[in-house]
Amino acid sequence: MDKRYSHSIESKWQDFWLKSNIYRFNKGNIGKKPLYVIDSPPPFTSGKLHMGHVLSYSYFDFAARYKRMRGFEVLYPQGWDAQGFPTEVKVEKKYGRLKPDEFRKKCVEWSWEMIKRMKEGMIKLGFSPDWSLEYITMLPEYHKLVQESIIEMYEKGYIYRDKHPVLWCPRCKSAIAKAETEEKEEETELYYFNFFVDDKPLTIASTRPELLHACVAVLVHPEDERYSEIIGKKAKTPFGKEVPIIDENEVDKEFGTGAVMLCTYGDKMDVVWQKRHNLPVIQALDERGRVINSPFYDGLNYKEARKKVVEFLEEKGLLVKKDRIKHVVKVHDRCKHEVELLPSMEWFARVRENSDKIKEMAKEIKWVPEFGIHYLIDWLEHIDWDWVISRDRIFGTPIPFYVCECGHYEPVKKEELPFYPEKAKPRKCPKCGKEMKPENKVFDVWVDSSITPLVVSGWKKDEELFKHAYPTTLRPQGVEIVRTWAFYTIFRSGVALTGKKPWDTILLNGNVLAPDGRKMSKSLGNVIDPMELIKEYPVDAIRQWAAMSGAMAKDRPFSYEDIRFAKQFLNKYWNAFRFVEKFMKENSNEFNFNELRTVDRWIITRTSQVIEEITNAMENYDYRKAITTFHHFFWYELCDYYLEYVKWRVYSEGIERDKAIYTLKKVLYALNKLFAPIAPHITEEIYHSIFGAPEGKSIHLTKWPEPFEKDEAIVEDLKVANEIMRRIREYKARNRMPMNAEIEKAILYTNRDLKDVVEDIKRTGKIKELIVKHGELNIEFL
RNA sequence: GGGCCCGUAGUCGAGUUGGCUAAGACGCCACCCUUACAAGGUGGAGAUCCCAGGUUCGAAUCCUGGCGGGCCCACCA
Repeated sequence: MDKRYSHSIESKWQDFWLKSNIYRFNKGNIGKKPLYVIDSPPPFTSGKLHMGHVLSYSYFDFAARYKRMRGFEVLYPQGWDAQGFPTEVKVEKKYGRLKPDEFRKKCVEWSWEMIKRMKEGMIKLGFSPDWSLEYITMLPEYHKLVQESIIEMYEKGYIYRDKHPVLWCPRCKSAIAKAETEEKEEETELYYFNFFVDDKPLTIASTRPELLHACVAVLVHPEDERYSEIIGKKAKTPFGKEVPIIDENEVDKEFGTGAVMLCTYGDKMDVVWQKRHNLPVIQALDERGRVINSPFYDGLNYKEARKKVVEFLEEKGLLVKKDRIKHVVKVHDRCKHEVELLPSMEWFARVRENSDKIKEMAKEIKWVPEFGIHYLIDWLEHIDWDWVISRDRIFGTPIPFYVCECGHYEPVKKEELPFYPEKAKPRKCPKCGKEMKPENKVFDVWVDSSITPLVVSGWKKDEELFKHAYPTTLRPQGVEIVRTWAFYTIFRSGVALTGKKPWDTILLNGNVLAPDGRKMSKSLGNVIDPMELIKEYPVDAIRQWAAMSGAMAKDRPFSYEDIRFAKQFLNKYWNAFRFVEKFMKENSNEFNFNELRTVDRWIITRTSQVIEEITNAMENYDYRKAITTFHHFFWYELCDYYLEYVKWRVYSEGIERDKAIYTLKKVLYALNKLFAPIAPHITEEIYHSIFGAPEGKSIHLTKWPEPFEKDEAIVEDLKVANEIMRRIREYKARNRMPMNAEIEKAILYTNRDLKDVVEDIKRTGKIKELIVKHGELNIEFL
């Protein structure tokens, strides 16, 4: 063995694993071995792995490696979530504006490069997916599955097309996503003006009087005494239009006058309320932000229109007062123009009316930790409208539909998939006979990623595999995307497409914060790059850090203390094996448990207990427990005591030596396997260099250890013996003696029968004469 | 405003079906090169378990109410 454990050892095994393909999923084992299917997260192809990836991916890599050793056939794919807005931004920055198909080509190119980088990082971190099972959401085969899944959902009645308000930038003349908006606080006027109910004035307050023409209702709180008798009546707007007065719980009684005019659309609450109360929509602005459908101010922008309307109200004597208030407006992040809500034709999936089914299915899944399900249930109970699955983007999966100006729409034939609008065959509308248009929009990226459990288990591709591999076993993911990834997956893969839960278990991890407890962010300059970390710490130390961070869906600061400790542990581990190396290579006799010395039976018993504890922890995804149990046992029992007890024997000759070597082999061989899922490199190295594994064999394909014989009474005896050893060391330390200094004579008092352990104590402590007397535990040095 | 999580040495944290002297790590102090390991060993100092009540023979743990922190969602027309 080398004197030190090094990076070159780790990369040597990474190469070996890749070349020997040991993680390949073997379909031939279906029916022979139980399956363990991981619906592993496809990372967004940003090109950079971050500490969150390291944490989360380490968890299910532990699971994969452990389950393989438990005799499961593990299906562990690696996907890539390649499509989406951030890529478009990067590509546009680099190449400027291009034609859609050229632009898409550049996006694909760029994504391949990012995938390459991330894949290298994953290999360096020792992850063990089957790389032949890679899937990439931007590829035609993946598009086909997404499109097929949506057409199937359409046929089952889950998908529809309708007018829906979207965030719109009037300056860029484009729909934008919520993520592309910024908030800006500004001062504005709050106008108070009168509507009339039965000729009595009703004052309402609004910051946007220019939308008055698109007012479709007045809302008041049901428990507001000021308005209790007018609920259900009609209110007349200053333009003479009659609108209903409706009670609505979410109206704030304290703001303004407590009466809200609902316009389509002033802000997001207008959208919610309009849908909730089934009100008509009057489009107030066109795509350039100019007023339409108004009595006398069409064509003006909102500022000019506002002035006109306020003048009108003043002239009519309807303006009561105005206040200056501060409020927040959304602006487009790139042009800083104020964002409007405009109705637009979009595609929808019916999540609202299926929320109970989604909830029921979520309850069939095991959530680790259990409270994780609250995030989903809470979300389900507050869904305001259906999922808008369409986007006006380019780098996305095309929506496989034809639409006609008469309003009719129908899906592409399944044999024509994957569908791309620029290559679409012409089609006549069966309703009006006109030429239909292929839809140009693309899907929201969550549409892509919400069928991953289907994709990995062979849906529509390999019926035999699918039958066995779905539902999948494990979905690992971050807690912050329960409301998106988990929710959409349960809805699509589960409720809508198969009727079966997508996974048995969902394992949630939290985020990695910076060591200072704040979020890692470029602007704070506290980002830790795993690829930098890897230069300073062995991968097996980084993976121990991940295990120590705990599987809870809880944010946790990154800890240099933990990772340093992990590195030191590897050093301790390495040196312990260097100590036993020469003995391990000797042929030794076999012994029965009862023939062994007490200390041998003790360490075997303790190892058995540790095997049970760690197995149990691994089963429950409690990696923190598994790793800390291992650390403590290995360092503070095995190294601190057993390896010391055994020295006098291994450096002499005879049967007691053979027993020690037999025990060391048995115990260390098992322990090295226990450590293998978390520290795959060092354990592989030791498996080969110490235990003489055959060429081409891997520890990761060996059997997980079973507990050995146990004699639990001995554990108590050794607690006494270890305490005596501790006191001997203390005595030597206090007297400034080296640990190997000899002691002439000592008297050991104990109530237990320590049998042959007395000899081990005497030899290990280098006491020439040790007298044992009955009495309270103590040792006197003479 | 709603929901969830959390509060234990200087720091990070285990322990929370109520029951030994409240683990362990990092850091700190003192000592020790000892044929695996100074990236080690031995010893030591350091905690009103956020606060206040309650239940109990007994509370870090259970209940109630505060205070403090974090996350997610919503948000003023």
